[in-house]
Amino acid sequence: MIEQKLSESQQDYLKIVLDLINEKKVARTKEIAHRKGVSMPSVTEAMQKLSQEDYVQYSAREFIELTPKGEEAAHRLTSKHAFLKHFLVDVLGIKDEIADKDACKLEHHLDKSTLDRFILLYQFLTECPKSDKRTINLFKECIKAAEGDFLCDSDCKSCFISSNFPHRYGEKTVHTLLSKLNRGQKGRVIMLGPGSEIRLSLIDKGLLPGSKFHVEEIGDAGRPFVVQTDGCLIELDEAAAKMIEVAIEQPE
Amino acid sequence: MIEQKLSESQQDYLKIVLDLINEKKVARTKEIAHRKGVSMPSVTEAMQKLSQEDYVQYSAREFIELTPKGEEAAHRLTSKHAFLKHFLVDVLGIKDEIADKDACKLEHHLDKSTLDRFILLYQFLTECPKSDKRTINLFKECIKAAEGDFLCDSDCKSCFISSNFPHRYGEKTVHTLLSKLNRGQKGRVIMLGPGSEIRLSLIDKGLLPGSKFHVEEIGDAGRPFVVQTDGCLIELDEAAAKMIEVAIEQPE
DNA sequence: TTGGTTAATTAGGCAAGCCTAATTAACTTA
DNA sequence: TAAGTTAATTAGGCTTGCCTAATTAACCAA
Repeated sequence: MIEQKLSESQQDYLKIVLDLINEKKVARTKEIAHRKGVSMPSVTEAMQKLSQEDYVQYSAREFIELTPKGEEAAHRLTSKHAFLKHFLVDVLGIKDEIADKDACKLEHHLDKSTLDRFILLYQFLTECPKSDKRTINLFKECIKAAEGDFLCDSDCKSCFISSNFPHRYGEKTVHTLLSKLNRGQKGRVIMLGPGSEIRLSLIDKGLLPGSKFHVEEIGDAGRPFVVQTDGCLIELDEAAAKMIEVAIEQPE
Repeated sequence: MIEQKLSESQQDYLKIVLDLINEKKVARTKEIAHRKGVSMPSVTEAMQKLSQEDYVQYSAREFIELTPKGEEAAHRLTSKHAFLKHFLVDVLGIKDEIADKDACKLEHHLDKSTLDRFILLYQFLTECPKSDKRTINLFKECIKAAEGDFLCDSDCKSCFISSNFPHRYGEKTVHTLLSKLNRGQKGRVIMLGPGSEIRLSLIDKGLLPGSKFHVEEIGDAGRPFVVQTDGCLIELDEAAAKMIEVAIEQPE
């Protein structure tokens, strides 16, 4: 038989078995089923398959154990999970339980070399002696500011758009607010402003940093702005348009 | 019928259809099959299901179009994808094609609020006027250094372990290298050093920043270090042990 | 207009990962 | 140690998403 890769579900089983063995010395069908949120027969079936492929030691009605191969795989997953959770909590400031769930989903989809880069970023932000210790704290401040719902003003201390626009960043680009564009202008989203609610609604609409768009309708007399990206029309109210920093693409 | 969530596969189909419509004006079964890497009957089947749920306009042997609902969903996905790719490329410095694949996998598993934090981090690192512009460039230097395969010395300019160890960071923790610990000592991994190969092998073994361990055997006379995490034994050679910065847990 | 080619669909199957209901084995305690 | 309880397994089914082979529809060119 050719060596199969473990499915996501199988990976989850292995992790749960390892956890249980570490916590309670033994792993039982019932407890596995409970943690995975499936029925007991599903566990039996999964264990039979995993034992065929030599990840677990299993014979009917006996305690389930990991083989060395299974232990290695399970441990790899568990530590990947733990790291990702650290990243989500320590860097992104996500709440513990939510981070745990997210890490669960992500761990199956990051391969080694990408994970490596996340590790480097984590290290850079939290421990690097060269990166000024302030860096991560600045970011934490930014998050705090971003969660708030205030409008930006000239005293704005956060990392968001302040009133000194437009900046010139290059030859051909000028940064400004989407609300200041005219019909027909093209641009690219640089940054979404503070105010969780607005930002989440922009995420929903699919207008994210990097998105290219052009202005179909400017918001006038209370009517919404309309921009097009990827052939899709998106409506924005005044408040949202004022929160989007854009780079204007200059017509040649 | 109760409103179902789109499966990953269905999401991929929608994205592909949107791409094709934008690129070639029309989406055909054959081309969809090709891009998704499946057979044509699979596409037909998927389109039938998606049209039942009003995501696509489909009748046999006619061009496939997106309904407004489908267009919205597809666009949300596409822009999520595009942003994640930006993150992977611009922040983590991952190569274009690999970033594209990774973004494909990740986009299905990040919910709105987590994505929001990634956006904030992206903005912070690439655009934030408060975060010193140097920050992201410093990180890029770190990546470069980390990819190299040199041993750390006292001139080490990267963000990794330099020779001025141990530092004292708090009351109870001392930072040092794993290679300097004695049998029985407990610790937590703080940082993995430069040298892609070693770092990737540590990722493989599941010893990542944050991992707690205790030393089972010290590497003596050419024998490997052995540490335990999560009940699993891990062997490390001298070179690896010298690349792992750890915080020692002091016995009370 | 009539073959020939290509595209798309239908029909029938398969594997993974779940489920419920029924059965069996194992513990526990009177 | 016999009965009751709980745990685990078997049996049989379902859905999703894929496949191949066979069929049908559409298009094109002589």
